[in-house]
Amino acid sequence: MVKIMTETDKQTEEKIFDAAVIVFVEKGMDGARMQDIADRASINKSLLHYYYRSKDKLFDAVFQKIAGKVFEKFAPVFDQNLTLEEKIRFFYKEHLSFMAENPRLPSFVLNEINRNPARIRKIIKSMDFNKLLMMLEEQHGDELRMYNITSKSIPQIMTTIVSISVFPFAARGIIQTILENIGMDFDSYIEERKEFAADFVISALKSRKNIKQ
Amino acid sequence: MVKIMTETDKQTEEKIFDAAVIVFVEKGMDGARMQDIADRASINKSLLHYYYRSKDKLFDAVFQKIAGKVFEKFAPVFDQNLTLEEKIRFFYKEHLSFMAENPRLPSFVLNEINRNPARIRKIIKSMDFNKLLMMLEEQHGDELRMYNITSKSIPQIMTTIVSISVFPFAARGIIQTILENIGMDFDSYIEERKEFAADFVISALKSRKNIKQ
DNA sequence: GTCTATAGAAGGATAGAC
DNA sequence: GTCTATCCTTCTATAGAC
Repeated sequence: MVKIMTETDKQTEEKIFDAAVIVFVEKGMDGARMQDIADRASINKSLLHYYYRSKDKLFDAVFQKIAGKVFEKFAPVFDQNLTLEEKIRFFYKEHLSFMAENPRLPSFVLNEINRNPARIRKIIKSMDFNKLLMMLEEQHGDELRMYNITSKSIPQIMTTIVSISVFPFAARGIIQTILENIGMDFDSYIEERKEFAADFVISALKSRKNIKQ
Repeated sequence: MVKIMTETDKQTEEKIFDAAVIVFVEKGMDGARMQDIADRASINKSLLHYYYRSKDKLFDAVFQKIAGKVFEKFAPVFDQNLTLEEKIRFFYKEHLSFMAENPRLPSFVLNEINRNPARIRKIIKSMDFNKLLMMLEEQHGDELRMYNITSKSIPQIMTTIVSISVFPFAARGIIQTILENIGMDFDSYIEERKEFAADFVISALKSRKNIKQ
């Protein structure tokens, strides 16, 4: 049975969804209250159930949307005509900018996944990471050989690259506090990090030529 | 007014505390239930309040203990008579081993801090990070100059080093799933990472000599 | 110190009027 | 489609017996 959407449906459903995003990202699934979401959407609590049936289903809709938004930020890495080095610089610039605009998303997504891995499992299982790895090797085979990067080390390298951009946001509460303690501010730390991270990773890769494997 | 602890006090209080650690780390502050903690400690729910007055106070006790345990793992970096390179290798070996034994702690601590930064703020504020930085510069001044490491870049480098060991655990739910997808397992990934991370960071630092500053 | 019983409030969810 | 009223459950917390 297909539901026909009217204009007001759409408006209300969107208002609810947008409010839910804010509350869930801020408080997490367990800390969020349906009443908070209703208040923020300026509607009655029972309308939430009219549109989404339950808190769990509403959360699921929000989580799928946010997680998708977060993960699709990694896509350009696989479908761009750039050298490995250019891709790394591009990635840190774009990815750190994205997170700076949405600083709570990384922590929200990572935490809800840890709390309930099943929620992400279906998404991940449907993807073929082996194929992505093959694409990478196809696009950058020569560079990988030059840098002495074997397929075995790719997961280590990829997670390392991602660590360096995501961790500051996953640990923002503490890093921000420590930076303030030494008289720095988080925003300029992130701004600096775009270039620092790229330099750091590229240096490491380049000098792998000189290190024992 | 000082409370005198009897033997049974101690036993019960410990049983409660241990149970609370398990439940809070697993479910988080918002998801944890006093009833779960009581059940796991095999005592009555009202005893929780007898010993800790409120859920919030119980959580605070647990959080302080866990956060302390997590942070003190960084201390050896500052008070050991090793070269910078030896310290980096030592750090990854010890720190990754510690987290492998307590894989949920990083995510728990980071997340609860993000949700309520005030909880950690009083701990952090009481520490003097500028002094720690000065100690580092005193111990390793020659090496820092050799690697072209200015005081300005130290926060970037330190957070990068920590990122590489902590992030895999903060993002364990997803990394584990992806690794399984390509036929690897998380434990051996972590085992490999002890050496990989040290090599990676040391390579990057060494080749900073050849890169524009 | 430990238990039973229960207060008191809040949360998710539904029924039913409009 | 939106609201009011209310149900039912769950949760923290306390009172009071032993």
